[in-house]
Amino acid sequence: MLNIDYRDARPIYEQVAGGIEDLIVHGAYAADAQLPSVRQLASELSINPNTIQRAFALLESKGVIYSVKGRGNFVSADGTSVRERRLAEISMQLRALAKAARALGANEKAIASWILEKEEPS
Amino acid sequence: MLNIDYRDARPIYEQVAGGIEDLIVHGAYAADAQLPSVRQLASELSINPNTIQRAFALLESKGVIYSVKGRGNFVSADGTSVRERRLAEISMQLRALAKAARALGANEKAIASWILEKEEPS
DNA sequence: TAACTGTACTAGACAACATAATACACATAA
DNA sequence: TTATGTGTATTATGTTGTCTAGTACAGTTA
Repeated sequence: MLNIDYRDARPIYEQVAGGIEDLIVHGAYAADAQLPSVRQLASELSINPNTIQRAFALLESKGVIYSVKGRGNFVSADGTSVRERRLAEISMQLRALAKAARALGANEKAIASWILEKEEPS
Repeated sequence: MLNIDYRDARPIYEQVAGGIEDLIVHGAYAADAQLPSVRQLASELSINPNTIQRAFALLESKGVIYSVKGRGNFVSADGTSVRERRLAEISMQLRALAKAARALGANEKAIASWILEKEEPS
């Protein structure tokens, strides 16, 4: 539910944008659903409206949302494709990390076991 | 060979520290081997000595190197363990990414295929 | 001694980030 | 129309991190 971590090195507007993208990706907002307004989000998170605005602008530039002046911000119809883009990014990062591990002499089976391991019950 | 990328978002001192750590991890410097001096590195990379000094201070704080006033900077005896630490970090990141992929509904086999894929010949 | 090391300190420039305060344009419901 | 809630733009200010510059001091070694 949109946590802001002030110890996080990432700027607030990136955290907000990432958090909203997460919500969209995981289905909390359907396509064309209206997002909270700039001022409302700013109030809820105790953040300056300009910072929220910047987060929305970032999401719009990525095609995740679209803005209508006087009405609000809405999830883009292509919002669904965000999932595919996310997975593509993750895939690239996984490949890069696996490559680095191999460069350090890691065993191929060990690498596989790392990601196939079951999650600890929390 | 210690490339500095000014388009990289990471600060220079981090890039320098990371580059030196890479060299150590991949065996370019043995334990207790002497590293280039602050001024020499600064001159070679056309970077302010203070910035190099900061990189060395970072590496020393991580235990990767140790400094001797008047003599120079040397690879820590534990320098070998840097490899293990690196692999541990990579393992953690791999797990986190795999978890994110699963949260997005990615197929377990697909995830495995991503990292086991052969590298493209460059 | 001379020349090399690491280290410390101050000062300044610069950019990114965030806040604050306004102001304007548009949409919608009363 | 009016009032209210939207997005958007602008200017100013303060903080912080990064980097450069210059200087100085302490230790090592040939």
